[in-house]
Amino acid sequence: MAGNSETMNVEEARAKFVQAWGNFGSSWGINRTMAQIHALLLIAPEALSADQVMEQLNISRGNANMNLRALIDWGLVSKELKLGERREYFVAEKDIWQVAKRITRERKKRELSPMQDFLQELSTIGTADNSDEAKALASTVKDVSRFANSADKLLDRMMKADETWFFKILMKIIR
Amino acid sequence: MAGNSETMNVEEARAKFVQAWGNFGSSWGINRTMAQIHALLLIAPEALSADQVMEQLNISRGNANMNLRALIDWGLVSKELKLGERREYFVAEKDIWQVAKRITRERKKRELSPMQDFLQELSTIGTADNSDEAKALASTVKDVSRFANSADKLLDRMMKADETWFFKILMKIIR
DNA sequence: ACTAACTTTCAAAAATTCTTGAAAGTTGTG
DNA sequence: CACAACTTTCAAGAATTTTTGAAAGTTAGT
Repeated sequence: MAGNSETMNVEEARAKFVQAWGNFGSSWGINRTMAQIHALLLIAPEALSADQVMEQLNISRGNANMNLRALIDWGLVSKELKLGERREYFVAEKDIWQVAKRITRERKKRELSPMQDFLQELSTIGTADNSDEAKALASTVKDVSRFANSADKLLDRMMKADETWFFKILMKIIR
Repeated sequence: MAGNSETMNVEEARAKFVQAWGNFGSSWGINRTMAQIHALLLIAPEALSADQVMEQLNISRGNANMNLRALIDWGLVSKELKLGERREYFVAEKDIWQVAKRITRERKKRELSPMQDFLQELSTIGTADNSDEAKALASTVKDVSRFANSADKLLDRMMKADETWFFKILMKIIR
């Protein structure tokens, strides 16, 4: 009851965080609800049940289940069983560096790899054709390939590293 | 007429490239048509008019116009005027490193900055509250902030650099 | 084997995003 | 100014994505 009218109260702040994370997620190709559930679990001091998630976000059971599943798939959330209870509880990975690595791993797998495979396939384009079209295509494919391969390597390295390494590199780069 | 049946022919390859770039874009929050137009211009040996884009992608005038405009906004495409012609032609920035930098700049502006501002605002949360909820929130906000600020610095540095610098750093990091 | 307590699925509905095309706006030229 | 040649806008329709909720499926306990 001791809400402070000058600074934000905690409930308000929590709601805003969930909301903002949802928007952020959706501009990154992650659906809004999935991101909101993730946010909710990130700031939850305790594991939450599906029903608590449904209630707090005002979403249906099916929706909650589906998105919790997706979060588990991404490795961002895990199930937690409380002894003597049938119900499943969910916790989010709280280490932001781990979160970043897991998101990177998934997106790399889903987006970068298919692109690389595809560029590889395209590079087998017949060398018989000497048209400007063929040349422009070959050149673009080569450039994009080179770039994608570099990004791939960089990300792999990053995912093997720990946070300390990351900050060290960052410092070097930033000078 | 000299199509080679064993390797892909150029028209086929071009169409596939456009298609793939469209899919790739849409998993990155860029609409499919915008990405397809971008692909089409990337592999075009010459500037294309809006009508050529419409025809090649089979899209309406309004759609072509709107997405060309968006690409110009992002700095990925520019108008080219041919002397003595009324019609506008469009060319894509062909340097992939420039393309990457411009996409980074736009997304940083549209997504990362608002998030940073928001986290900043949230960090002013009342210190009066000592609940677990408040502590968990504050801790998450702090971690995410720190991470976002690092990413921000890294991206800024990258955008000021040139491709040579990028590859040098990459080599160092990858060992 | 049966039941109660949950979880998962999925077809239909809702919400959101994208596309169309015709009308309105702009601009260079005679 | 009037016209022709383009470009831009935008409301309505189409397509896609997300959400719902009820039914089906699962599992632990008795």
